[in-house]
Amino acid sequence: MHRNNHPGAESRAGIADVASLAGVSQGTVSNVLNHPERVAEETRARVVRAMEMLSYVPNGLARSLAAGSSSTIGLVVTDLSNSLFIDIARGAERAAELAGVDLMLANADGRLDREERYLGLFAQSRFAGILMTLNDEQHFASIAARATGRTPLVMLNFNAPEARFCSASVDNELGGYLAAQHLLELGRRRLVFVGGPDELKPVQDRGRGYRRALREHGLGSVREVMPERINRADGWEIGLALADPVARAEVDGIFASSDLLAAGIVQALAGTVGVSIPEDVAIVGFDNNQAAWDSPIPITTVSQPGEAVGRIGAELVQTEAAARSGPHAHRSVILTPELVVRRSTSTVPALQTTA
Amino acid sequence: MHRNNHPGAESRAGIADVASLAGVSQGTVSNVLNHPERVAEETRARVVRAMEMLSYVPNGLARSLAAGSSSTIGLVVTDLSNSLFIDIARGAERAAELAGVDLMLANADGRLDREERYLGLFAQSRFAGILMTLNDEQHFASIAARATGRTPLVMLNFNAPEARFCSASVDNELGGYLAAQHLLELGRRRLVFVGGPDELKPVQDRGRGYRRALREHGLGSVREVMPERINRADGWEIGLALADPVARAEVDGIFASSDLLAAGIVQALAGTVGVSIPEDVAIVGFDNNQAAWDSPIPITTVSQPGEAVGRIGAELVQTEAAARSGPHAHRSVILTPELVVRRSTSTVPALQTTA
DNA sequence: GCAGCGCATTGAAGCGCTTCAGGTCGAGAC
DNA sequence: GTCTCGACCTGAAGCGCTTCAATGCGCTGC
Repeated sequence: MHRNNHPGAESRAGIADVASLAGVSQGTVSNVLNHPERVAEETRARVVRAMEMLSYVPNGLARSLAAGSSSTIGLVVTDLSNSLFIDIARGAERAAELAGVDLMLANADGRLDREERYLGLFAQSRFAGILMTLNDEQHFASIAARATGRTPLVMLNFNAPEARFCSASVDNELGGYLAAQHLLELGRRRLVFVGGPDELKPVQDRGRGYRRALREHGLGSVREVMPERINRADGWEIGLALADPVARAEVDGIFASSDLLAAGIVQALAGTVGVSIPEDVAIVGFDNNQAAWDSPIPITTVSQPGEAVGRIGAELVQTEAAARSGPHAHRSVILTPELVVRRSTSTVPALQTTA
Repeated sequence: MHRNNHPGAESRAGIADVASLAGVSQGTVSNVLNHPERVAEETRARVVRAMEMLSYVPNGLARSLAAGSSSTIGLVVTDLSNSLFIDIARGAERAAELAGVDLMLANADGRLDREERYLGLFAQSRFAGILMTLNDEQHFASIAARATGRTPLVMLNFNAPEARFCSASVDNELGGYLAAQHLLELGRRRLVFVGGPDELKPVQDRGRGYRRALREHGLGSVREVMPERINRADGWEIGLALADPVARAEVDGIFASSDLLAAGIVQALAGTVGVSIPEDVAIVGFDNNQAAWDSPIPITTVSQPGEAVGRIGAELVQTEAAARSGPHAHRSVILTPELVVRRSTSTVPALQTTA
């Protein structure tokens, strides 16, 4: 490896260049960066001036390598097109900022291989800690298996066993319960639950809560639909399939396990002649996605406190990182979801503000 | 600095541990990682086995430091809650993946100081290159001033001067022209342009294109509104203000310089008694955001090829990075926007698929 | 039987920083 | 005048890798 000497590309200034220009030792320059209080004011000023003259940019790689630690944490997110994850990212970023650490994001875009690849990248980058959103047991198992355990790893949106990981998640069972209770309080009795694939643990939990509410009202869950995926297109198809039962008054309430699903259903149903929402059928979604308040008919939903999940996750990972050299008791924080009533279940909704 | 020896935390395995377990030298282990073809198959297998036994995770910091280069590129995004930027990120990621490099994201969340901070972080991390989305001249100036010029920096969504940077952007002037032309072809003559603050260059360009189309039809731009910001809430207010003129048939077409703006306007207008869209007033937005196809009345818009911007940006930054040791001619690629007709301007829209 | 060759491997010199044991110097204490 | 002490600063030893000149060594060719 030899220095690149092509014209106009004098090699980047290093700490040694700064030191000699300022007439001090490397150690002093380093102290200016890391322990300014140890350096006499006059010397410090001289060094800073030298840095500016050379437009010196410290090499973070060498810094972290030598110091044996970095102050960056990573967040691997399942899919940025779901606004829940953006909320989580925002929360994590704010917490990181308050703590004075940096946060880098990676978007798996719904692909498991990408998730694992980014996890590896973050681990190799020796980040102080890693945050990752998780969706199902199986997925958790595969991630947990490959976790070396050297970099603190905190699970978001998934209630991981405290024996191994910290995690921050939402009480999905309660959310499902709240949704069902709302429909029941509106007098709806002919309900449909639109769930999702078995592997999606949060969705299963929502279903459990829903059924519990039904039982408490002496009802059994009659109709349940389990689509392969839970995005808008699936909702659309389900909506089309439900148009008939709704028109025949066999169905008067729908709980969809995601807002995307609910938005698709609303889109399909609202376009169907003779079906009016919420009169003929009331619909509740889950997540409080953009999709919910942005829908033609704003959708009642169970709000996941995404920002809080992100914030708490970031706090947990930093606590764990700080305890690196000692024992650490993992904590799994479970947050409470909240019902947000909108037009899809109520003809007199609360005044709706945007944002 | 001394090794941490608390129980259960044997220090992480290093290349030396792998080497001695496999009975080879460090150099050979390194070759297994970086130049497998130089190592005899049998040796390679032995080394790989040793790595697995020690669950060895290479230290990326040391790797990049020693190699003098990293294969990660960074993308600083203005605001993830705008789906255009998610498209850009997706495009950049795909291109990066194809090229076998990694992509880390940072979300400035609309704050300039965050953008600069992340830019610095990426530069210190000695990423192979940096992509960043940019919105206005002033902003560009401040970023350009601080650019050290050592790490390739490509501007996205902003047509930067080729003398200094590569960039990938969209022809906003043409987009504005297309929008206006569409309204004019529909026979609308009493048009309103809803622009944005002076600093938003793209928005200014859209206005220029809009006015050019009007001139070509022998019209002058009579009504123009210039809100402070261009989000949904502003659109809502403008919509309320326009309800009256629309009801009095003084306005029959609106071109809003962003979909968020347009969505707000539609929301306000659609709620107004007696105003029907597109009969009374046709509305065109810009960006092809989620907000546009998700609106109560899907909004005709000018589609920005976000994925292409991201993809081309990633390609440009890699080209520039590859040319690090030689001269490099910056390129600024300008992409063509496309009109997407939806219900807000047409009573017989093309079949609308989701996603 | 020996020069010559190419393949597989080694060993040590860095990469740009942080850290820390020591060194220097001036001031205050006696 | 000497001793001590604290405030500053220096110098060199790593951090965990990559790289590359140098070293073996089993072959081929004559």
